[in-house]
Amino acid sequence: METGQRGDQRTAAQRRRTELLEAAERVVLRDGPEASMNAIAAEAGITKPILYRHFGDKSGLYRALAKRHTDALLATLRAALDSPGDRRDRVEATLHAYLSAIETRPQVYRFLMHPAEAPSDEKGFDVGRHSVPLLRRMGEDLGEVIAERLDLGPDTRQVARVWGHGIVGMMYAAGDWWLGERPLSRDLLVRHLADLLWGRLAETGDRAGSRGL
Amino acid sequence: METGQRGDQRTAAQRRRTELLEAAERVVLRDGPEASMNAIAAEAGITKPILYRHFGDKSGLYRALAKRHTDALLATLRAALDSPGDRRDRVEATLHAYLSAIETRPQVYRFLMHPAEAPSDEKGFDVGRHSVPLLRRMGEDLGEVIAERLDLGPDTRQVARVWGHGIVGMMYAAGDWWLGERPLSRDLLVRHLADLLWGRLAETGDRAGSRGL
DNA sequence: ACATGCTAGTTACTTGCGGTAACAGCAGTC
DNA sequence: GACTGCTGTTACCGCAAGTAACTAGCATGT
Repeated sequence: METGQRGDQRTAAQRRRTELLEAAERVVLRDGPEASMNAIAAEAGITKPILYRHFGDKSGLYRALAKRHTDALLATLRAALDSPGDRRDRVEATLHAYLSAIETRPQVYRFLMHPAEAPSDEKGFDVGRHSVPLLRRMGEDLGEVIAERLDLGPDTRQVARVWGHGIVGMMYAAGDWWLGERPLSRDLLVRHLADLLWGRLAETGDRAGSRGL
Repeated sequence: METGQRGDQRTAAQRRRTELLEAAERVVLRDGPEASMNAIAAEAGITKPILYRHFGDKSGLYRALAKRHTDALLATLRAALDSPGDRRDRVEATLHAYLSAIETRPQVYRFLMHPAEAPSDEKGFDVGRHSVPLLRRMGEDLGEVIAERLDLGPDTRQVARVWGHGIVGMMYAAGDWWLGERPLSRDLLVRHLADLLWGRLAETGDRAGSRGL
């Protein structure tokens, strides 16, 4: 909000900024996150120093880029969390929303989560570190929702935060694995995860002859 | 033949390799994962090309470095999974083992998981991409254990893998958040996570006046 | 009209890193 | 002694991040 008012002037720099972000996005989605600042600048039809004026450094650019998608994804999840039905329905809807998001735009997902690893390039290695912000924000958000809606005793807030981060992590790791191998349908994955959350781990009996989990 | 001398000759390269790895570890733990190959070589008392002869490229070195710790951590977790007591005890023991590991050696943990983010340097940015291997391996391992010990119906193996990755992700994200903020004791964290796994989410009633989770 | 200042843009550079040639000494081995 | 193989070196390439210094337009205040 430190933008000087000035009406139309105000948006001039802002608009340019989003133009640059869109160009950057195009390049990142095409070349992967190891895209050079030069390449991004070229795509935007300008040269490096301007990028630096707008975003400070590469990290700043990437953060700005990540923020857009993070915000969008969080909004989607929030909506799913408010969907109709009983609790289990809502949980499944949220899982579906997340998995569907990463499934339909894996490029974006890879950028947000582990920005290295080019598709056809096996030796992928490089830059990044945006996953933490996204994961954290999702965890905190979910924690808040849980704290709002559930009564978990005296330290509800604390428990809710733990659960928020835990559930998000579950969703994240399972989703990441699933996206890589696709060994089952999304429906099934959602059902199994919801089962896990619904305490089926505790209820299931030991396998005959095993020491028991 | 000369395989005598306890295979000194045979292990000569191997020993050198581990020496280099130890030097690399020292540097990485001191300077963070953005340590340069030059710095690592200097610490080992040699120069770059030798590192490249041994590890191919930087990614190779880091993989080798990561593998040692990953193997160690996995062994620890396996042991915890075999600890005495009932299932809940074992689950809690495993969570404790993991959290204790990341708590006592956060530097190593940061390197394995998100190799950027220098301690005092907020704008941290750089290299890495080892988290996936560790997370995946933990998930697969846990999935195997679950499949061995639980009977989850016709497609036990699939469900077990989903759960393995899910639980590991839960542990990971909650642990990562906890390590950063430390808002509660490890004991409590473990209990809350175990509660979550034990289906308390499903059992808990809605908060009065809320739409319900 | 003129200097002034602001903003978007440029070229050309420095620094530092990953990675590689090419070469040097020094085992042992036929 | 010549051959091979290992460990080590110096000196370089290419490339990407980031910066300094300058230029062109375009509004102003007096």
